[in-house]
Amino acid sequence: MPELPEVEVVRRGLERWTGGRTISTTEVLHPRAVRRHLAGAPDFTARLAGRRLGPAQRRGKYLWLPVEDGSHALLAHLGMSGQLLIQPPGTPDERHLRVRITFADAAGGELRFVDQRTFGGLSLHATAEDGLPDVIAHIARDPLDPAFDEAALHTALRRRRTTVKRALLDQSLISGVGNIYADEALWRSRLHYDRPTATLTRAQTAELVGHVREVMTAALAQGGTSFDSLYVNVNGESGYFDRSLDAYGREDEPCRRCGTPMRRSAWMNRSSYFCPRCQRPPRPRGDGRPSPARA
DNA sequence: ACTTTACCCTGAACGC
DNA sequence: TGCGTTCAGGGTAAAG
Repeated sequence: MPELPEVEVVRRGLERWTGGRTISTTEVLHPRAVRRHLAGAPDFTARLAGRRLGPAQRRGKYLWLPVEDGSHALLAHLGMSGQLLIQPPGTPDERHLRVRITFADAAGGELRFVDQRTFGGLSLHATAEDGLPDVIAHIARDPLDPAFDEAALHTALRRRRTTVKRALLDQSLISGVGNIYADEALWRSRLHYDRPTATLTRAQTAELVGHVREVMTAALAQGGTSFDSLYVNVNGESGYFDRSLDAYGREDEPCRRCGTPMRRSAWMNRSSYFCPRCQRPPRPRGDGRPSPARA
């Protein structure tokens, strides 16, 4: 499932293979793949024809290609199973091909959006002055962004009445984190997923953010090797980083720190993997608010 | 105003 | 063998 590192791998591929190219045609094979483009598929294709693409950008799990002068951008979200592929001319259609974009220089291959579960999609939007597509103005900066504001995150965490894993997955607080890297960062930080964010110290926030950044950087370093020369690849299924995971998917396997069997808990219609010894649950009483002063 | 849940979707893995 | 059920996941609209 593409989280920040996987999306960044795709961004780098797009930067290399689509930067500066001019779109010839766009073909939408499944309407859901452009559902965020409110004016519909015909408008989407018409407005892309003949337009030149700029260097690929990313924030969190979103990526976009500036169009022409940068006043608009072709926005992509991979959802759970989306892939953006550069395919040589004549390559047979993939089973779940949703959108095909061809270029004026056809020899360079075409851009394909392939998405089995159709949770992802493409759309065209106006951009703000900084180039950010308007529809993702609410997405927070991600921890690999030099302008990421850790102090602001800590303030927000202290104010909120929520738990730490929910907060990690909330893209308006910190973007790019999904279920896998959330569990990895929590394990590294020895924090239980149900820990109220209001109880986190500044040092704990700093450690948590540091671990998010570290695990993403490590994954990115390995994801970089998934490229083949003419192929922008999202390795959606396993990826190499699988072997390096310390928490996610390791139910009943020994904690790499203390040897205690790892556990899996049902959590928000998905799973949380954690070490019951290293990551102790919070005391049930706490909602994170300071105790009322006693008379 | 803030927090939580339901929903979208397909295919793999499972149980009977 | 085949059918039905469950699960996986991100983001957002809607509900609480």
